[in-house]
Amino acid sequence: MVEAPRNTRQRRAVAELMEDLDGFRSAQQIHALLESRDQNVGLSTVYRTLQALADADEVDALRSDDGETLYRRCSRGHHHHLVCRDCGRTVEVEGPTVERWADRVAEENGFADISHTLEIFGTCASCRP
Amino acid sequence: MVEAPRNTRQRRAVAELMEDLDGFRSAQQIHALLESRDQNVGLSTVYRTLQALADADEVDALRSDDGETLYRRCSRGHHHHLVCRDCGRTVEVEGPTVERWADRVAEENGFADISHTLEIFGTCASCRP
DNA sequence: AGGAAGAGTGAGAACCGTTGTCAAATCGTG
DNA sequence: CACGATTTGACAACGGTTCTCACTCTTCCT
Repeated sequence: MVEAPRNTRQRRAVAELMEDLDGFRSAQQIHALLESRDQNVGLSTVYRTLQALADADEVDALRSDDGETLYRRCSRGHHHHLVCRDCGRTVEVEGPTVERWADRVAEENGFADISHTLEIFGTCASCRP
Repeated sequence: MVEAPRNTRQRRAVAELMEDLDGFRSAQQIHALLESRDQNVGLSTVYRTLQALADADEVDALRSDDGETLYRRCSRGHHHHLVCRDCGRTVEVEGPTVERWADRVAEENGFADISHTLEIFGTCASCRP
């Protein structure tokens, strides 16, 4: 049995903020957003808390093209993302076909302990002329 | 018309090394490998050369989970990778099914100008106990 | 409630991959 | 060969992230 994390003002602030956001944000953006809500939380703590939330599968983390880690509250379970590259709006998608394909390809080549990353980027309807 | 790059010892050394490797390597690993071949090339130059090769589509670049950019000589054309997370050995794979799935999902959600990233990580047969 | 134990916090330093700087070396053309 | 433009490389700078450690706060026990 793992130790439950303590219920601190900082963790509450981060978790509540994540509830209110609906796109991927960097740790630094989240830190800044907390300040603008007069909920000051140290940058280290923001990083630690987001990692903890990601470990607990309460947020998803993905790496942007320029190397930042982005976080977003997401539904549980394995899924992928369709992300608008203009406004950041994100749709969660599932692809059982893809999962099966990935497993089969890996197995055919003698690979085990498979994981995969799959993200789709595009321009959403409201960001198009 | 773009200016052709000069034919320097350093560029030749990097290009030749990439020919001999068959997995994704970080810029720093490539720099170290060059030293072990007595082909000293400055680290800045390694970075610059790899970026140039990637821009020219002569190598593929992808970001590892821990944020490093990894490079590998690859065949042209759209494909994905099955990468061993221990030894870096890489198999190029194609997934017409996945391509179609991604396009359909994007279209259903009103997204256009689609691109996607898909990499599969696992442990290859020879890296398993 | 009071208090001890120890998890959590945060300011700043450290870290690490990567990019920028600029004087010196090199390429290749005239 | 000589010249000008490109390239190189030692080193500094940068940016995101992690570490450190003294101090704070939660929690649990009585």
